[in-house]
Amino acid sequence: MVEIFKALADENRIRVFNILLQGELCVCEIEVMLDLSQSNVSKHLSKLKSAGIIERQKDAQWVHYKVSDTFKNQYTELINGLESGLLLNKEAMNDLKRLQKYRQESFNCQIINKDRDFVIVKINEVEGL
Amino acid sequence: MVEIFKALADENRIRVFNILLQGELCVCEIEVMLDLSQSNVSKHLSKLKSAGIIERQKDAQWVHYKVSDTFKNQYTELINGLESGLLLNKEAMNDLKRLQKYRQESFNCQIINKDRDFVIVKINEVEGL
DNA sequence: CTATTATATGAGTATATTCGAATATTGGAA
DNA sequence: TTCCAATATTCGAATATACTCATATAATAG
Repeated sequence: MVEIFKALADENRIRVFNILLQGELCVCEIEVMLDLSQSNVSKHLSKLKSAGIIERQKDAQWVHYKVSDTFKNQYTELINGLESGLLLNKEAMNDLKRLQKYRQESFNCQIINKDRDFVIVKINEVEGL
Repeated sequence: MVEIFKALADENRIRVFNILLQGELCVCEIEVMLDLSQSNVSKHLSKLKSAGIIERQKDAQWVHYKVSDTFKNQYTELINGLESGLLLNKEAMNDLKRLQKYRQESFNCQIINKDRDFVIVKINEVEGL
């Protein structure tokens, strides 16, 4: 219980969790979406994973993370409460806008690798960013 | 949002919150119930209050704290999720047993002052403690 | 008034946390 | 094999946190 709160007691980890609630993402996608360094993202993911909040899934050289099913089942209400709270959080909402744009443009890890800056510019081309 | 998780990212503050979910308590009662020092309890209460989780209410020389109504209304689901998680936490449940015993014995702040040790012994006379 | 009780706060210490930079590891591609 | 891309980990600095002890404040009692 305390472990969960500790894991979520960080602005950046809440942001990671927030976008992972929308579905699975790979590490490089999270980096781009939240504008955080690789090692920083990796460490936050590691903490969320240790708390049992997210799951790791390897896919070739990439690693995908998603909210753990066990966690979802065990803490449904907590997650609902968190989600409705995040609706009021401007930064969290901006992250979701970037994610939405990212999906719309059909970006993926390969494109991030080839033209990271382009992806970053594109996903920031949203109202209010 | 992060403020709330930071406020609850501590074993002792979760314990305080847990017993306050059962109703209003004064600082000296919390000290006795959780076996924590006065200044320690006071500081934890201060953090919970800063996060908007609990409310302070003066009553003569005593100060009572309770879960804030605003917080209850705004984070109902989160609180429900937290509560059901705490049901699995042995220490949290023991704290509730002590609180129950405290109520059964009709203890209060005056009695704590007159015979603190007696109160502590009594509320620990519970199955499994 | 002074003494006492209840709570809050400040100083100091020990520990934990976050982050960037550099390095290590893992897995594909050439 | 060697090179490169993706991710993880280690180290060190800066900052934050929890705790104890001592002291300050507030309110009541005598």
